[in-house]
Amino acid sequence: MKNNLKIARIKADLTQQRLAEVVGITRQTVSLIEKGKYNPSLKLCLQLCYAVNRKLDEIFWINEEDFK
Amino acid sequence: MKNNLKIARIKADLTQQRLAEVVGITRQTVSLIEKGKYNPSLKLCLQLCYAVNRKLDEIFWINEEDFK
DNA sequence: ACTCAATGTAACATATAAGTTACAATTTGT
DNA sequence: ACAAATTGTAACTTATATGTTACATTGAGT
Repeated sequence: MKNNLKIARIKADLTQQRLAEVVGITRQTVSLIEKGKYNPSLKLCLQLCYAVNRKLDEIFWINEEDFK
Repeated sequence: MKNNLKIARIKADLTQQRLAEVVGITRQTVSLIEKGKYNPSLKLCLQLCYAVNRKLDEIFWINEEDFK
C-alpha cells in the first residue's frame, strides 16, 4: 500500500506524533501507514486527509502488485 | 459511512453479486458497504473503484463537516 | 398470484487493523 | 560528539472488518 502521506504530513508541518493526536490514533499507526505496511480503514484515510488538507486520490493509490 | 458505490455499480451494470466476484469478496460485504454500515479498508475501496471505473474521491469522499 | 433473481440482515467464526508497551535506530540542533 | 526529538519496529492484546451460513424481504417479469 504505497501512499503520499509522509510528504503531505511534512508539507503540513506535522510530526507523526502530532498527526496521530489530531486524528486520535497512535504514532505507531501513522508510522506503519506511511511505510505502507498496512491497509487503513476508509474512515481513518479520510481523517488523515482532513488533517493534512488533501483529498483521497492525492494521498492513496494502489500499485499493480497489490492487486495481484 | 455514506458513499456513492450503489449508483456507480448500477451505472456500470453490475449486480452486487457480480461486483463481489470481480473484487473477490462476498455479496454481503458489498451490501453492507453500500448501506453505509461499515468502514471498508483502503485496499477494498480501491478495488471497488477499479471495478466500477471511478476514482476514490468520486465514490468515498466525505466533506469534513459531514463527517460527524 | 407466482417465480426467481437481487438484495437486506442476522449469528457466529476468522483475519487483520489498531492499541499498548517497550526499546532501538535515526535525525536534528547545539 | 552529545542530547533530545523523531521515527522504526517487535511482541502481545483488543477491536472490528470480512467470511460463512442461513433466512427474510423486495422487485421485475410472466
